[in-house]
Amino acid sequence: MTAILIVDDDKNILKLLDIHLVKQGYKVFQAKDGMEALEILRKESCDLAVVDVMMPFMDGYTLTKEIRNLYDIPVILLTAKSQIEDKELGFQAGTDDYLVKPFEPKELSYRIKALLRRYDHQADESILRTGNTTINQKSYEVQIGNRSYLLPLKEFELLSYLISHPRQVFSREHLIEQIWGLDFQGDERTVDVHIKRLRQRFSKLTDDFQIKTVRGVGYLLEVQRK
Amino acid sequence: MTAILIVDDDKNILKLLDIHLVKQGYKVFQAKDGMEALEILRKESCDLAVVDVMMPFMDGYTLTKEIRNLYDIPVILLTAKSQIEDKELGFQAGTDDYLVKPFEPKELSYRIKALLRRYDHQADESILRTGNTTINQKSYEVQIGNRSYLLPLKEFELLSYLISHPRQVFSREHLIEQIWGLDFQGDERTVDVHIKRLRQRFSKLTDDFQIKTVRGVGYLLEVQRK
DNA sequence: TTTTTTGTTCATTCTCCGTTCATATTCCAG
DNA sequence: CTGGAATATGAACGGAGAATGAACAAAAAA
Repeated sequence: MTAILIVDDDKNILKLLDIHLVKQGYKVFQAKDGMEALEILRKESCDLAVVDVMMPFMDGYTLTKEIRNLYDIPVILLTAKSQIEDKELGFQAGTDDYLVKPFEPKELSYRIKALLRRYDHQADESILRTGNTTINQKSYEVQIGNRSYLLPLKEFELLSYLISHPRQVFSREHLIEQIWGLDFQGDERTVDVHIKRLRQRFSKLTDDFQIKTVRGVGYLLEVQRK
Repeated sequence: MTAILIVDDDKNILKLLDIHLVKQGYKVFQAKDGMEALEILRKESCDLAVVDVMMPFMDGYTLTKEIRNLYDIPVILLTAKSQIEDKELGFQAGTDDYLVKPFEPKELSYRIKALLRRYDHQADESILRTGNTTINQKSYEVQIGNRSYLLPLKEFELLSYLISHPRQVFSREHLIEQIWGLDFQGDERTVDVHIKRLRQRFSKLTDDFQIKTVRGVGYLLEVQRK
């Protein structure tokens, strides 16, 4: 379940936000100031923080900086209308978004959704997509359209690596280091063979991607631009 | 320079946004409807799009979907206060942010900055640009518009070197030393052939750059002044 | 066990592309 | 205008690197 930390010195606002967010299906942690917020973050795992700017002891900007230093979660800053000039400060601190008070709870929801999706996108490495092709790193399956294929390990790892760094050339040496490990003793040409097999396996199945050769350098995976 | 596409059927708003964004140092393209927007995107390379929701022919959501299918740029949707219910639709289409009209230009600026920074994050340092042309030193690819070309190694290295020192003459000797290395034994005329190949490859593809001959001295790359 | 799959090596074939060379064209000094 | 020097261009070659097919050992599945 997605957990959200809300930080505000006004208990009424905390309560309002809590009700609204819980209704949306989030797990909510409340903090009345910066120190409490950091304490919660230390103990619990939160996916996003909503932080008020005006707070005693530690203002929202400072807290945001602190959070961003320690954790990789998005932060939404709440600012009063009069402080609109200060927004730049907030962004400079690495905030991902802000909201001007008073705001509709609905607006907050949308922002939260959008930010979470953005972060999930980057965080969820277990599924790779390009066009019609999906690579599921948990099941070691490659899906094209509605058919799915189970690849041999090395082939899968190779494709997986290439597809997660599209349009980038890798030398055989690099690929072996990444996929086989530093201690691999064998021949670099092994890569060639797996590339060959990937190519003949997929060339007539999809044009979502293509493995190209850069003579004298290595291989790269080209994704289809639509 | 960062280029922003603004799409709105209201000419006054277009003009206002244009003035504001140009003042901020952006290059601005204007489109009065979806079709025009897509046309511009096809021809020019834009880094971000600002799209009004209410437009004739093609609404902002549809346009956004279309843009996101074709290009990898963030989109900011502009919605009227009354349409706040529709926001979800916009996000579902893959929009990166939205703004409720009327908004302060400053607010737009901040959003743009934030989004661009987020996207730049993914962008790479090993990229050379001039006009519509992008040289990706990681993929050994040259992109012109939205088509990309994989060059032979030496041609790529030569172009790469020239384009990173535009308007500067280099002797064949110098180029050989830089690209082939000090130990190259061959004929200086080799450079000529690669220059020839670059020229015939790109002369009809783009006028972003041009390789010129300085008789008795060497070659230089001229970039298009806009 | 037998059978199949998978990872690697090896030998052969093939192809690309960097280079050279021969010829045509352009430039400019005189 | 003209001849000689520099550059452009077309063509061809040769070799290095890549593709490919086959073979084999090891592991997994039957």
